[in-house]
Amino acid sequence: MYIYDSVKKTKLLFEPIHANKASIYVCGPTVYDDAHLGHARSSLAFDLLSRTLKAHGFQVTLAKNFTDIDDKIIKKVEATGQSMQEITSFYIERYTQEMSALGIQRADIEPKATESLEAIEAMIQNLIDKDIAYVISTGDVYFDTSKDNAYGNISHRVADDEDSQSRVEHTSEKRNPKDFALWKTCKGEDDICFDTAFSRGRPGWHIECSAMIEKHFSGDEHYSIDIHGGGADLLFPHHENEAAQSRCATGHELSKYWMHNGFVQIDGEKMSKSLGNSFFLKDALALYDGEVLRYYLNSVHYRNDFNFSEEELQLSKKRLDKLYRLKKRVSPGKASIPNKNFKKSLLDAMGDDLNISISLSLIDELIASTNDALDANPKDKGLKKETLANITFIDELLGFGGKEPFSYFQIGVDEALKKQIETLISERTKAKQNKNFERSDAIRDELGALGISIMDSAEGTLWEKA
RNA sequence: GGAGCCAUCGCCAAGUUGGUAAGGCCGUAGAUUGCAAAUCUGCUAUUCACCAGUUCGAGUCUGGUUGGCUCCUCCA
Repeated sequence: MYIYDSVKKTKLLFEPIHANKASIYVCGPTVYDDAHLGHARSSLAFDLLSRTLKAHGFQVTLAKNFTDIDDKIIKKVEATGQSMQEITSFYIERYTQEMSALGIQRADIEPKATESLEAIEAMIQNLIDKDIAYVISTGDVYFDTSKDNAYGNISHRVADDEDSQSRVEHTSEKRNPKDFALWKTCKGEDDICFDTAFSRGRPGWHIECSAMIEKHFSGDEHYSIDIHGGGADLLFPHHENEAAQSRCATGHELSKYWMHNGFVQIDGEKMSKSLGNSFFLKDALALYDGEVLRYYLNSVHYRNDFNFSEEELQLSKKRLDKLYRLKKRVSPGKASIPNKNFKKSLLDAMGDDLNISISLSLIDELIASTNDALDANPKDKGLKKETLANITFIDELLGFGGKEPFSYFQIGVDEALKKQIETLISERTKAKQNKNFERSDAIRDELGALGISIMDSAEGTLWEKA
């Protein structure tokens, strides 16, 4: 299993801290608004990673956090009058549902900042005790970047004189321009505040992840976890700062490998809330099936930027349809075991830094060759069972193809329409038997007007929703 | 201004250690079909933004040019 390490900038053999185990921590969302396609892509990328590692025999522990303490959440509290709890639990719930619609397996650990305050305080106190962090007159706590001689190793950003931590409010009390806040003091009564030894306030963004990782993973004397993941935009400053805090607090590196996913773009520009070009997942899921969206968003290698277009999404659907048509051909039945060569090829492809393109082409080839064999010998039971097993394996590894194939083609068709379709088809069959082709073609047109396409097969007339 | 990523057929998109360009969509010819659809088969980049270099040999390495994107502010 090879993965690309975005800090070392090279593909590396995955050699975990503990044999046959893989600990992964992915930066999750700040829960103050709906998730967009970018969040989906990140989740999807690491879902694929987790599935692939499992398929390669690793025992995976995946953690994905929810940042539920943040300035933006506080702003929303002020704007809506709802409590922080109400807001965060609402968006956590929605996020979870949407990710589940995309076939994303839930993380084994889903830590929240609000549930990790003790760990956060302990880590900050640890850094203060070592004089790596310092408290200023307001009660804010800063991380002294000059105390960490490895600072910059993650993002490879050369030290500069500019204040690169502007997320932190400017203060003359900072020791170095690059120092960043670990803890922010409450400003008003309404702020979300927690008591600590150093001041009443709330944690900074970066420290949350570091503390949660220490809380949930033990690692070894060199690293806390195997893989740390997130969007490419988190490399700096977020991951740089996380790494620095953890390094100074624990005496070892935070993560053995770092992986970053590329962006979803709209018209060639990064999708982001500040640009106002977000395509929210809830809207996308209202228009498209979650499985199709999954296939589409995963069809480009996770490290590349992904330019979203609806036409391309339709093409993905066509490709997925072919898999389900084959599944229809071999259903119903009992799965045997997957074809050895196919399984190995697919594992090899995914084991090469999640080469999804090769994987999808292997599946297309499997579909073509199986259809071909089935054309020659439609009653090949052994092949049918093996094909079913192959598709089950695809579903396990890549997360699509798991639906019942007939219902897949009937998404959005209600019982009444279904009945109507079946009536029309049986009428058409009779017309065809009587060689009344004018009538049968008219019925086909009628079905087409309903958005239904039909195909005559040896097993009778099958239909699909377009 | 500083740092980095990317540029492959009409469209999407693979291509680690340099060795002579996967796959999908579209198009097209055929098999099959009452006709379609579905399915299968054949064809479809002497060429990888451009220029120069290293090499027996480069999409793959080096330097430069052009174009696009990202980070340096919240961001997946």
